[in-house]
Amino acid sequence: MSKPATRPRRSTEPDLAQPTLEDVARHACVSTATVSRCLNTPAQVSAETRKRVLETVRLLGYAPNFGARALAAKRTNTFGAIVPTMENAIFARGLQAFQEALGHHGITTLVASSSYSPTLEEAQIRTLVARGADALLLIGHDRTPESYAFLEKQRVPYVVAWAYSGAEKRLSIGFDNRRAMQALTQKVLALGHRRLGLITAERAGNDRARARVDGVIDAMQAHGLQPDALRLVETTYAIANGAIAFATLMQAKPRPTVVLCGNDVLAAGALAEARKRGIAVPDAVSVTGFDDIEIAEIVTPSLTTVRVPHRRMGQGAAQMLVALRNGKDAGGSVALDPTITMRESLGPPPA
Amino acid sequence: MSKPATRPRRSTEPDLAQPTLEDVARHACVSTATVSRCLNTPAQVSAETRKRVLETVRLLGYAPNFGARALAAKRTNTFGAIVPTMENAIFARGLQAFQEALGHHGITTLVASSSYSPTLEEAQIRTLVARGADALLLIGHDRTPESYAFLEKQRVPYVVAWAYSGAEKRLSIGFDNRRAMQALTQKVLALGHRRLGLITAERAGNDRARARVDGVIDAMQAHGLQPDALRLVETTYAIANGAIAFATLMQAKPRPTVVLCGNDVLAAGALAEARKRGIAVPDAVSVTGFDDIEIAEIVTPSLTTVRVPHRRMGQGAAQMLVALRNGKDAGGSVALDPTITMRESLGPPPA
DNA sequence: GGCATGACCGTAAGCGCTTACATTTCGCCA
DNA sequence: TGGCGAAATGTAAGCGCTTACGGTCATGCC
Repeated sequence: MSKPATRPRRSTEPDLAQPTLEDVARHACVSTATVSRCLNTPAQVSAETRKRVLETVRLLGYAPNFGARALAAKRTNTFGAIVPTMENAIFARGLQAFQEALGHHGITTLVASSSYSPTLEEAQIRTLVARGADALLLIGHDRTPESYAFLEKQRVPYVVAWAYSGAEKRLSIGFDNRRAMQALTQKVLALGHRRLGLITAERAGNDRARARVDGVIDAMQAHGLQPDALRLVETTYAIANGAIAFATLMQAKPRPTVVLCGNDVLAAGALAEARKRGIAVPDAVSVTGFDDIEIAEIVTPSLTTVRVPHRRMGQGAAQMLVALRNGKDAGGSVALDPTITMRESLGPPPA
Repeated sequence: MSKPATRPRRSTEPDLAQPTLEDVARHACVSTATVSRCLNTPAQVSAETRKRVLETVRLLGYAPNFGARALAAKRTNTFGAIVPTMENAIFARGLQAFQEALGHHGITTLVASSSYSPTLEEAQIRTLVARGADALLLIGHDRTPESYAFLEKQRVPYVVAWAYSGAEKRLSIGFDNRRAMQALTQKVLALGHRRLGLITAERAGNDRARARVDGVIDAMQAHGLQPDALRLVETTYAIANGAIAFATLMQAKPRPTVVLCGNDVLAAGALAEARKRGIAVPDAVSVTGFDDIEIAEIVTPSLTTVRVPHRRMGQGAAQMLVALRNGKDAGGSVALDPTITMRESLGPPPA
């Protein structure tokens, strides 16, 4: 009577059902504990047993049930990453590096995208945490207070990437968007440009976009330029919108001699529009981008832009999160240096 | 003795720990079953009790544990998608549509990428299934026999997208890559081209790439052209490789008058190389792509390519999988029609 | 030869949830 | 008023895994 009659829940065709740890154990004539150890801490099992068990695993096509594993181990070996968009290459390279780095630690990456919406991002954070993400990679500092509160309460380690600012005390890895854009603007001004156009991505909920605009203004001030020397158009992320914004700027009078863009995608749209309108770049007007994604090199003319250390951010973030997850010290925020890639789209202003 | 002393595993700070179903039950003075019912089948609970329970849920900030839920319910409401790459936009739009469609059904999408490797893909399939994916979206027909065997054995519903072939009996939604490329080649031949270059992605493990090459050959045969009129270069997926391959083709003598590319990424590389070498496109040599991703429109000259119904494939695949998961009929494979987008990069051969 | 020492392995308790089945409650009709 | 079926709720058995704890040997040392 010590073992009550069990209700058979199992499929009636045991042969076709997913094999379980127990099946493997039975076939290999060991206990479930040993099988589990073979899979998780192989060093604790003798070579002979291990071989036999792994053989059986392969034979039965056994795959551990994730839910059960997470439930028992209270750890999923899954990290989450929430990026604003996956529609273009901006975060692709960094994410790739992140995933690769985590892969070396046996960690799976779950990717979600927030469509640049803090509200949506908050929902994604909750979803990923409920799904057991051990740690999270987030982009930029801007998000709802509830998001941060939730993360703290749940004690989920996270790191902010693609942005670095000495002012924020939370862990981050990235570069100073403001300084980077300031440096680029400086080069532009040094070439003699005095009337600037700026196409920025939406700034609400996007600290990187804001910082880049601020960088432009910083540089202008340093050069003693008045704010009205800058024409600013804010639009959402898409090639087509870059084109529209460029058209708008070209109607201003006097016309800007250079159009700075908050990212390469908008810049690509601007270049396409320039070509459509027969405006020579950079002879009639210069254009610059930001990010240095692949298209920067293949558009005509090729794009002068800010090269961002995508891969190093991804790898670095992975390292930091692994350390945190293991209860170790992540070593503090990291500031990386972006550089400016000079190509054809930037030249001196027309005479 | 019926109940042995329990080992306390629980956190020593109950206040900070995640609340469990049991906590909610205790606070609301009901059984765990009732709480569970409130969350999953509210109709089975009296309005009064339901209100009290949901109140408690909010109060405690309870969030169900995904692993436990999956384990007990044997269903995760999670579908998986494995695409060859996320590095560029090729699958982005389709994936986006897939995710959106599933979202309407309360289903989360897990995305993984196989880097065009069947072996890696097999591992990804196992991972996703182990993670409880209720159904899978796969790209193309080519994969290891073990992958298919595994899927059948585990009885995981799946659908193959981005490819359709009457010959395969497995469920798929997509278009006929071979016929599409044949149609494009026909246009090329109709313009008078007789010496063709073809840059293809690696064909091993990639039925779409093979089908596209076959399509070119079909069209050539229909025109009575000998096979040696085609120069073929196979390379891996990357802009830079497209450039190298183009350079190779340009050294052939006699030189091809048109370079067909297996996809837009390779074509973008080819165009960049042409520009670098001062080869006018399409005056000196024509170039075509395949996929019609965003860059096709912004490169110079803009790219003549095959427009693929990305979004409809994503949505259709989602619908089919939901039906299958619910034990309903998915309605059979779907063949969609790609169309040819004529732009600037294709013209008649030089005189 | 006796005994401490590891290396290896088995036993079994839970992880937090769903759900089959048992039990209670309640409305309603004869 | 008694009885009966439906509705509401409780009870408790697992889901498949990890891991603390304890047992069993062969080994090495005095």
